[in-house]
Amino acid sequence: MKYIEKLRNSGLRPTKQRLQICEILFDREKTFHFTINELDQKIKNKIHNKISLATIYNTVHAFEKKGYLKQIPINSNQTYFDTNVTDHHHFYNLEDGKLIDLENSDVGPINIKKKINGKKIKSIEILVKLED
Amino acid sequence: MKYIEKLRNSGLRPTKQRLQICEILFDREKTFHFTINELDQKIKNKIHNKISLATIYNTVHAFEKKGYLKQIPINSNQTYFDTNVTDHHHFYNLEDGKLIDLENSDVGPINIKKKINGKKIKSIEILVKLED
DNA sequence: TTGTAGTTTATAATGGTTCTAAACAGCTGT
DNA sequence: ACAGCTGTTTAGAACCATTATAAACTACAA
Repeated sequence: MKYIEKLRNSGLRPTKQRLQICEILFDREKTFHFTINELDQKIKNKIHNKISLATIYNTVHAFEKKGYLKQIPINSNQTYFDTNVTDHHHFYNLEDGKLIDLENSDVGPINIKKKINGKKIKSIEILVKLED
Repeated sequence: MKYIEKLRNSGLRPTKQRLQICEILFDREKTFHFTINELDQKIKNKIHNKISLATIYNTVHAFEKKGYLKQIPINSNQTYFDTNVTDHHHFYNLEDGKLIDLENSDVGPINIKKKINGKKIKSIEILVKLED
């Protein structure tokens, strides 16, 4: 299993639940945008044993802390996560609430002219809202 | 009262509560970033009658719908609102959770190269996360 | 003044997320 | 292989921001 080493290297024990969640999250070609609720549904559909909701929360947060997932800054009643942890941006379709990736190369260079004393920029994230 | 006309023109009755909330929100020089909770505290400090929490929610949402407030897209356990409804961006100080305005003129032109069929861009918002 | 539609209010309900504490499972040293 | 430690999973309770409810109230037009 390719995820066993990855988890162990991060100081996370490769439990059955974590490995199953890894497969659902990372065995895919395209970026996966999801809420905990959507992930829970996917898990219910794809695997036969039950994974408790608390474990899903724990795992997603553990993966986020280790840098395998990141939160998408968006106002919604649910928190969105993204398997694409590179620097990139999002289209947000207001009609259906779906997200679409905007790679860094899809956006011209961003020039932040204002500086804040003693602070440095950790990330720059653009949210482009779309309407019909 | 300068807000009476403004409210009436928007189809909102100028009630005592709404006028008091207007003064707290809009009688200031600088942009105000706030959560419902912070607004509730400010109301408790500044006025003597009580305004119910439900009214605060109702009013903020009514003002947002009319375009006098806007939500700031940020992941937090509470929703942030902004009295600056112009097109602009934010610094987000990760250390203390405070927001700082980034005017459009503080950011160079943004070029979104990717297009989505049948969709048009409603807004472009940048969140710049700051660390020490 | 009277009617009505909009508003406020206290309180209950909702729902995503976090906490708890007990059972369980990897892992290391023997 | 076993013991023991510590990390993990789990069901359910708790938490808390937000929304819904429904009754009292109020601005405003007729």
